[in-house]
Amino acid sequence: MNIGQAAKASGVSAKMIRYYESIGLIPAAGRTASGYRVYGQTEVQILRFIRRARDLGFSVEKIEELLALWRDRSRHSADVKHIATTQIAELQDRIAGMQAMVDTLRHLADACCGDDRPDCPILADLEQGTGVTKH
Amino acid sequence: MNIGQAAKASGVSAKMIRYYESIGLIPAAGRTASGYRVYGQTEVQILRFIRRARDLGFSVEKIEELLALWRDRSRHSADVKHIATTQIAELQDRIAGMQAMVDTLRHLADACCGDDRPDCPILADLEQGTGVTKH
DNA sequence: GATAGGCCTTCCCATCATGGGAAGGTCAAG
DNA sequence: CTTGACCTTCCCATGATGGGAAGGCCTATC
Repeated sequence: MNIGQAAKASGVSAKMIRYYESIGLIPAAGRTASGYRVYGQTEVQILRFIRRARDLGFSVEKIEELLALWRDRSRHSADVKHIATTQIAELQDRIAGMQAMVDTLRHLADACCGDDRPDCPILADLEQGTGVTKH
Repeated sequence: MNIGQAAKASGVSAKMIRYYESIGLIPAAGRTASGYRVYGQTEVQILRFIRRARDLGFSVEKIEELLALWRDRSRHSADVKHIATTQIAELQDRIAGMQAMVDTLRHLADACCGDDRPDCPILADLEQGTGVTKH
């Protein structure tokens, strides 16, 4: 299988497959005599694993750990769970930060009449930069 | 006022002030004879505006629009409100995406006993890459 | 007036994961 | 043998930010 076919089969772009190889996330693929990378089902499965982990928001660094645990048949599921719960916590932190932005923006937008007059509490808030949101 | 003082007064780092100038988000600051950038209250206020907008998650591109509206005394508040509501929608999209990740991860983590045995539904999910989450 | 150290300047590099594109080689079908 | 679709490597760009080097400036202290 060439890289393009592996890309289609795994959902990881050819560009990213080469990138993952270059940073050592995946082992260097085999090559044909003319230098084309060759992939089999095993490699595609690894790529799908990576793809799925990316979809769950894991960084490449975390994926490296997950792959190591995946390969380690004597792993402790506690280690995997720990990575997952850490990831959950990080995501929730970011969600909370963004939700706070949404709340503030919603508050300001609700206070803005949104017509052709120039008066705008949104700009007023940005202008004074106090961040007062008075929920 | 030198750039360091403007940085402290505005909450925007000196690095970022220079960057914002380089990309044209703010006009080039005045200079002393020896080349130091000089800032006054007006500039600090603009920087605070930018800082606050960044805190609300606006991209530099959006901030450019907001600054233009801010400077335009004949603006329509509807235009400002539109930018804000678009921003709210974008944030909510991203929140929804991350929340979906959290939900999936929570589901998987809950199913993982998290002890010293190797069996782990989290890895199993990544392995098959189906993304089946069965809520 | 000299010296120290704290500020300023520009310039380059790094992040993180991803894509774009150029220049050139390979392969398969017609 | 040509054509077009693929592959290779290499370089550049993203967005917003920080780090750091090399060198100049300013102020306070001696």
